[in-house]
Amino acid sequence: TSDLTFALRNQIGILHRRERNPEQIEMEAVHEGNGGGSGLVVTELSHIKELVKQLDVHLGGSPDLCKLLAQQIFAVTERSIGMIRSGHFNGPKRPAAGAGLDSPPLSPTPSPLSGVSNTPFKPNKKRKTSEKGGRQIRVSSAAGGADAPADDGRSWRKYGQKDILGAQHPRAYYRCTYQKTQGCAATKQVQRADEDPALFDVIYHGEHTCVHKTAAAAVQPAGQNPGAESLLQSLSSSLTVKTEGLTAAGAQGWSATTPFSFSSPAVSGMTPPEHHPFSTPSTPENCFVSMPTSLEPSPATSGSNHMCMTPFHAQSELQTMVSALVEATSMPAAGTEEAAFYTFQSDWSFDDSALDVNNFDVSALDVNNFDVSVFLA
DNA sequence: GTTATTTGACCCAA
DNA sequence: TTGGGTCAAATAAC
Repeated sequence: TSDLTFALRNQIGILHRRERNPEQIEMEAVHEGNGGGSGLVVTELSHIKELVKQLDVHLGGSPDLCKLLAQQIFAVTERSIGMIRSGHFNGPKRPAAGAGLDSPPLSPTPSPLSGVSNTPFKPNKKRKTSEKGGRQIRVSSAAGGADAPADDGRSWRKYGQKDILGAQHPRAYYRCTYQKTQGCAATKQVQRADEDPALFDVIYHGEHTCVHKTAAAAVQPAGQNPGAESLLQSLSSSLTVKTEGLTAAGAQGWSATTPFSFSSPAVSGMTPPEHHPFSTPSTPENCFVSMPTSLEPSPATSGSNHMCMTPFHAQSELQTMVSALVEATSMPAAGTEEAAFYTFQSDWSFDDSALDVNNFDVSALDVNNFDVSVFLA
């Protein structure tokens, strides 16, 4: 087993070096002008690296877990190769420059179960118009098994549904309820993920110009960063919001210096346990991730929906949230004077080489009301 | 009666 | 010609 461990560690080193291969970066730059982003490939590579890290941690531990990790690495690698071969870089649009995000994006749209899925990458045959300007995020269902994603704080009216070639689930088309009365041009497309029916890919087009806002939307300070608004509203369905311990002037922000991991199997009942942003490592079995449905600053434990997730599922879910948050906050914010920079230092998502990416400006947000929390049962 | 959803038809870029 | 996106009449829900 020591030989095997040594061999695996060697492979890990190779994978790490490959990920930093300048040729790869150059190739992505070549494709940058075609499709608007190489983020997806970087995302997949980051995903691979993360899986390798986990494999590294668990070497010598559970053989089953190592096997699972190896399978996930294989699947993600295959998909990345497929992307490169097809020249398809249909990742979400890179955030605008100027917010310290010039380095590769971190998981703009990671597929939470991408590691679980063995589905090879398929080139997207969508027409060009549908690729322009869309901001894609992946969200969980409102409740486990629900047939729609969690409420994003906006009022939508469904105007169509289509079966999409190669997709297991139809795509639903929504427009803002106030399109006719106020000329609001915001639309969104919702499609259940093939890999996991509990997840939905949501693509937002256009910005809300309507004035009807729910309490969730009202948390966003008026006049600030409207471009990020809809994304933040989408995040509102997945982020726990709390007010204690955060101040706009404080430079401490919140940082997770311990590796992200999950505690032992879920206990009976759905009551959220003690609030703890990050847990100590333990058995990666079932866990619960809080899924509050509102951005209202309320105690984190009230009114939260919970859904059962696998550790990898939950981890990717959080990566999606954070990356969307980063993208949202990187958009130019008008009228903001105080810039507060917070640093994410979570080993599960980023590493030192991507530190620049992890310093993001949250001045556009109500920093008193944002936090990402994980409830473990 | 009003509003939202469903669904087949249509449009049009690829 | 194909297939994604939208329209609009029919239907359902409130």
